Amino acid sequence: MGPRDAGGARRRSDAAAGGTPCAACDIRGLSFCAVLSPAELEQLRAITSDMRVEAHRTIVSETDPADHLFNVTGGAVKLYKLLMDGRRQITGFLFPGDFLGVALNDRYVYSAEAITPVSLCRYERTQLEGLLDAFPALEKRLLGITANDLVAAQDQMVLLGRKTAQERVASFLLNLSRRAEDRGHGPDPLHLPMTRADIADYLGLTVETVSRTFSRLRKSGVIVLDGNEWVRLADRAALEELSEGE
Amino acid sequence: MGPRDAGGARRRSDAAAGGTPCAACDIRGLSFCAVLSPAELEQLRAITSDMRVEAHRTIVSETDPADHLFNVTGGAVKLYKLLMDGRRQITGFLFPGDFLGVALNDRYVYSAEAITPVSLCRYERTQLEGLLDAFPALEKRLLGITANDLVAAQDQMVLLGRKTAQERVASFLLNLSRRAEDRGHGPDPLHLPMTRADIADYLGLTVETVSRTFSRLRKSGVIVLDGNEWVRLADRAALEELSEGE
DNA sequence: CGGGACTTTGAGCAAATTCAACCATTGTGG
DNA sequence: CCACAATGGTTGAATTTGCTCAAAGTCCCG
Repeated sequence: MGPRDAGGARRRSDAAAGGTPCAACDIRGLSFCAVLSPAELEQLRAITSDMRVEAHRTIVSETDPADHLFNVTGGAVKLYKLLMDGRRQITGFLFPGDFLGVALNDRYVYSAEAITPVSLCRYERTQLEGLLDAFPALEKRLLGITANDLVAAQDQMVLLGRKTAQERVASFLLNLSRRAEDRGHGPDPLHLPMTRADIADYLGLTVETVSRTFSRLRKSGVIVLDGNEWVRLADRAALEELSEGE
Repeated sequence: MGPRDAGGARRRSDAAAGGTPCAACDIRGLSFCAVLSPAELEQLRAITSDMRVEAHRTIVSETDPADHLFNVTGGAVKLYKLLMDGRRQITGFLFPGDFLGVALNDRYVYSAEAITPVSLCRYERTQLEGLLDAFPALEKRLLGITANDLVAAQDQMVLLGRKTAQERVASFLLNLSRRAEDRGHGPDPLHLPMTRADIADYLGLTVETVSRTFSRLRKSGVIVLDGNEWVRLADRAALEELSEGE
C-alpha cells in the first residue's frame, strides 16, 4: 500500500487559494523547515503537496518503496512494526511538527497509521533530497532531528528493557505531557488520542496491564481520568518518582 | 569522567612514524570517513588523534560534555544507560568502523566502555563540525549512519517489547554474525567479547535467563559453544526461525 | 436508544526473575 | 608449582510480575 491509498494529495502551488501557506503554519517552529529563510521556504513549498488522511488509514507501509517523505501538520500518527505472527511494537507516536519517512535501502522501515484525522505536507523523496543539497541548513536540521529520534529510541530501549509496568506508564504520561507542552498545550488535561491497545504495544505490555496500571494510578490519586482520552496529571512529582528518572 | 581518564591520545600528525595512516586503515570502508577523497582525508587526519583504551575503561560518560567524537578502529565497545537504582540497559555494541558520540545539548546521552582493548580515532567536536560544513558528503554520510542507528534501535525496540527470551538470543546471535561478516570475518566461529551479563543487559533479560537460553540452544544443537567467548551457529536456519524474523 | 468498539476487572497461569548454590577459568602470591 | 581467591558462568527451586482467558462494564456515535 502506498500513500495514495490514504487520501488525496494536491500540489501546494495549485491550492494557493485554499491551502495553508507556510507563513501561517503554527507548528513551523517545531518542524524541519524551521531553519529555512522565506525565500528558501518558497522553494520548499513549490515541491510540497497538502495531504489529509482519515483516522485509521495507513499512511505508509513497512517495506513499501519510500517515494515520499512527510511532515505532520495536524493530528496524531502511530508508527509500528509487526512480527510475522502478528505481534506488534509501536515505535513512536507523531504529532504536529514531527517528520515521517525514515527509510533504509529506499524502503520504509515501519508502517504509519493515522490515529486521528491527520494533515501532512508531502514531498517526493528525490525532490526533497535535491533541496537538501541546495540548503545545507536543512540537511543539518534533518541530522539533528534524526539524532533526536535516536536518543528517544534509546530512552525507549531503557523503558522496554528495564522498567516495570508502572514505571513505563508513568514515563509515557510524562513524555506525552512534555511533548504537549512543546506544542503550546497546557499540560493540565493531557490528550491521549491512542487506544489502550496502542499504548500497550508502545510500552511492551498487554492492554490489561495498561488498564490495571491506569486504575492503580487513579486510585492512588496520581492521575485523574476524564473519559478514556483525557488524563490530568494530578501529582506530577509522584509520577516523576514512579518513572525512575531515565 | 572524560576520555582523558581512559588512556592517552596523541595527535595523528605527531605520530606519523608510528601511527596507522588512513590509507592503511582496513576498516575505512565501513567508517564515516569512507566518503572522503584522499585530499579530504588528509584534512580529517590533521584533526585526528589516535587513542588506545584498555579493556573495562570508560571512554565517555553519560551527561559529560560531548567534547570529542570517535571512530572505533579496533576492539569492542558497549554503550549503556543506567537507571537511578543501578538497573542498566545496554543500548548497543560497537565494533571497528562504528561511530561513537551521539549527543544532545552538547552532552553524551550514554556511557561507553571498552569491552576489549580498544583503539579509536578521536576528533574535537568543534573541529569535526567545521569539517562537516566544508565537506557536505561527510555530513550526508553522518546522516546516513544516524538513520541506520535509528533503524537498528527500532528493531531493538521490537525485540525488547515483543520477543521471548529465546527469540531475543537468536536475533542477537544472528545480528552479531551479520556484523562480523560485514567486517570480513567468516561467520563460522562467532566471537562474543562481551560477558553474559552484558548480553542480558542488552536483551532486557537476566544473566540466568541468558545462560539457560544458551544452554537450551546448545542442547538442541542449534549452536555449539567453544568456551565462553566463541559460538558456532551450527543451524542458522533454525536460528532464523527462532528469531521470528523481524 | 442501541450496538459495536474499547476498557476494566477477575482468576488462573506461565515466562522470566530472584535467590542460592555450585562449577570453571584465570591470575596471583606463598 | 600449587593453593586459592576472584570473576564469570551454569543450574535448581521458589517466587513474582505480567500474561491469558473470560466476563462485565463504558463510552461514543449514529
